[in-house]
Amino acid sequence: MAMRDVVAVFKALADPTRLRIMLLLRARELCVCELMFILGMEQSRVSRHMRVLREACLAEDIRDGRWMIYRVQDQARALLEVLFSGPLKDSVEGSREAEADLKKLEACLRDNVRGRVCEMPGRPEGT
Amino acid sequence: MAMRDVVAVFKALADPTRLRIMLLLRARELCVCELMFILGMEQSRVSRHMRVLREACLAEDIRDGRWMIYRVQDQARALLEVLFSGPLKDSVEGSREAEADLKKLEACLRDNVRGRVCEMPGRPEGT
DNA sequence: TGAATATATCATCATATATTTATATAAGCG
DNA sequence: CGCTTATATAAATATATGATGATATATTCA
Repeated sequence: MAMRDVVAVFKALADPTRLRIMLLLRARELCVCELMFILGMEQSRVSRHMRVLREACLAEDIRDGRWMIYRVQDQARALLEVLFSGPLKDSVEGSREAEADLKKLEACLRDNVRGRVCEMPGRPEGT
Repeated sequence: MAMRDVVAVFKALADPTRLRIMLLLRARELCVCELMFILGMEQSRVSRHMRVLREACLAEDIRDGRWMIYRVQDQARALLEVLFSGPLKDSVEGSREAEADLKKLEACLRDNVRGRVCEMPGRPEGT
């Protein structure tokens, strides 16, 4: 990696939504519709942020039938550990946003959200 | 710190110039004119980046007569260590830019640049 | 006090980024 | 194949950021 790539990594993390996404992915691999559910955001918006994270080599996707499953890239794991569990631990993991998101993640899994897109926010009825 | 502040830190580091500056400040406290000399940039540009770093609580300034000396904020030291000497070490410290900058820093100190602004780039003659 | 030095800030412009709406692609299923 | 679902991408717009040149402020020194 060159310095340019390091800048890209910081750029990718310099956004609250993407920070939340990386915290979630660190806990569990997720598809776009699950992220929509947890973040309460529209599909397009989530998808676009995922591209930034992918291009910064922080996340990667694997297709599982209809779903694109996103997960932390292997090479990025160590970095995320020092970033999120190092000196910034309390500010990141202990933040309101992170705690609420992890709660929502539990609900997401409990409710088996994957494949039940019709009930998600940001979708007009019946789509 | 709240998540918002963490985002501000990443934003501050998501720029090659500011990354270079923080690497330099980690090695030594510097005034604006020294940074101008090392980076080969205009005063206004350096000053503006310093403000971003200051507002992200990464750097702080102390006035020393005519000079504003910038240095790493105490609370930020541990963070910079994991950021620059952790998994990103090779990409950051080993980058072309960082190595050239540190060489230039030596020259800057050897030439006693502080207070000899007339010979610096980005300054019209005789100012 | 006035001139010179060092730095900060402002105004402007150019560029980059984020959000939204609409449309395209790709897989599964009848 | 055609329909539905899941996701990606494009276009348009709004906003943020960065660079530059001009000006303002603060300090030193004569």
